[in-house]
Amino acid sequence: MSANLFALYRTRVVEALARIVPELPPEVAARVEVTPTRDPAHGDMATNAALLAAKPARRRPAELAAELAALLSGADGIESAVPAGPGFVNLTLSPATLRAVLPAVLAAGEAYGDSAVGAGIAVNVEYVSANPTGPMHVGHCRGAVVGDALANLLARAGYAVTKEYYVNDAGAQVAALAWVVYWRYLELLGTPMTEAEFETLVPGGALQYRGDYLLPIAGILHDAHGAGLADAERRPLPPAVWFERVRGLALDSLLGQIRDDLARLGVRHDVFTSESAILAAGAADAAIGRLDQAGLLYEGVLEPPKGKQATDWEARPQTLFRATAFGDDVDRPLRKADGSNTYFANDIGYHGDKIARGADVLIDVLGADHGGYVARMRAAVQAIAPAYAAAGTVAFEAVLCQIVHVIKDGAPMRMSKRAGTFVTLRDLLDEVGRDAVRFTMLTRKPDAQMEFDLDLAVAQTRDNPVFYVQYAHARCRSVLRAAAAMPELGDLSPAALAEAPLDALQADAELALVRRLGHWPRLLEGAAQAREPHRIAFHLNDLAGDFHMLWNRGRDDATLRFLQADAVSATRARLALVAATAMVIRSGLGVLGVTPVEEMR
RNA sequence: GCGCCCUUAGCUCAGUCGGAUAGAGCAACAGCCUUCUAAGCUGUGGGUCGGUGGUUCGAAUCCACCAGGGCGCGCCA
Repeated sequence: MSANLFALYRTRVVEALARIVPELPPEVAARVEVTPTRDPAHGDMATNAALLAAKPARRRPAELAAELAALLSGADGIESAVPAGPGFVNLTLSPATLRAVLPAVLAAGEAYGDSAVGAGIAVNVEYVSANPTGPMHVGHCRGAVVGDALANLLARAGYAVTKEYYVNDAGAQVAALAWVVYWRYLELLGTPMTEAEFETLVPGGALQYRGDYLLPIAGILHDAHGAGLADAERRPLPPAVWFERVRGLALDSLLGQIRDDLARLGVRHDVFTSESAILAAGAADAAIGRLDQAGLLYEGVLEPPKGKQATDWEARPQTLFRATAFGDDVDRPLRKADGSNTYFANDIGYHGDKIARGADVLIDVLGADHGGYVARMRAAVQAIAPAYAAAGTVAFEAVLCQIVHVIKDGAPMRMSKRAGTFVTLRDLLDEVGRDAVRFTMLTRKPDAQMEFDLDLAVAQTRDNPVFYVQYAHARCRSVLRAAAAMPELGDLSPAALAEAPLDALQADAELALVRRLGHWPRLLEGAAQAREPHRIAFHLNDLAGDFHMLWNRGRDDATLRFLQADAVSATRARLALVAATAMVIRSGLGVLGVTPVEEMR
């Protein structure tokens, strides 16, 4: 039997519908849904089959629903099927069918609910990709958590997932970084030069990245080279002497910090791809060549941008990619005024590289400030896919993560990189811990702005979902530990509990929990297909709610308590329920990257 | 000016490729501690789903326009 009850009964419904309406078009059959009911009074599941079939069959929905219900009433495991509302058919499963969810969970363990919808599809999820010019802050953190959970989720749905980090180590920002670090180094040596004087040497004429976090790097530079990177008067040497060393050391150091931050956050990428390595391998030029061969490049002049001060605007011909042929608003430049590649050109090369490595689907998890970038990248991926992919097409998807506002003591914390008051990821982790950061970041759709309430994230109360879900798991484990100390209950291994008779599970609160466990496979698959890991977080919150409710019922009604020494069979049935609940919570927390704690003390 | 995202209860947010009476927590109000953990529980009240039209058997969901908030708009990454 399929572990996914909804998928199973969907096929039954479609078969039954095909007998009533043999000429049903396949595209209509494909839209048939069997969904959990919102109202328990409507049974366990409902289908819209009759509503969909009514039009092509030229029949009244209610009439079809009645026939469908009659046909399904005899079906295996269905206790009743009744037409309802405008043409739904509500299905109520037999208690035995419902309870059979428990042995299914116990047998599969944390793999319960895993799906094969993604089988044979390689997905590359690129996330974080913070520039190695400073420490990670909360803005990066959301993308890190969302990308990581999304990648985990897709893996559970059968996709072959690569978690990737793109290291932007080739651009002007990294050059600027090297100049600042070098200046800090000179300062450390006690250079007689003034900062203003030094800045006249800097390309662009000004130092960037003034944060204190660069001071230790200057220190490392000093440890490694002593005064050897300056002249005898502690004044700068030509860049040819020091630039590559300083740049390399700064990059290593900052990337090391980022990796360390990510490790603390529990994020681990499979692949770190270096932009400079990609460029050195000629990926960008190769991609540009492919676009040229395909006739998608031309020399042209763009309109000046609207709504922005166009004071320094100068119309000039440049190499443009015909992005408008693939749905973008304007064609996009690939070369700067000095003839070097734009970032976009390099990024096309990088995406080509990901495709060449075998990805069928590219997912970029980006900050909201990259929203304007999506259309052109999608256009570029479509344009180069025929040259890079065996199948000739590659899907490009972007998940945009909106701004996170950190709230403390009820007031938003101002964040400014320039003023050095932004909240670093490390500060956030120190303040609230990994689990709270990860779970909280996933309790909101990524494409909506979110407020991160520091006080709530650490609160040990009902309204903190992290706590609430972890507490439910801890309670389950606590019950199982207590049961293990009762020898009269016999073998309590999952395999043994999977064989336990379950007839004793009769109470509404018990069956509600069983139902919720039965929803898990459908939810996991749907969340993966929609690329929405936050659904997992909400489902776990609901599941925890069902469990806590049952637990609390035991307070008023002693017959509902899990452990009863004088009712061994009923206790074993309830332990099957508790063990299955713990497994699903653990499984879901695994997707989110949150620890399933054993106890809350 | 143009493009993308968002707008659901006093607050923070869900809402399943359109489905039945739009849900949860907090806050408010009324109760509940000798308990397998009160770090909690039970119940009550609370909605013009930003607005106006449209498509549909059916719209919070799709489309158009409008309002408000966010992000972006060649030679940054």
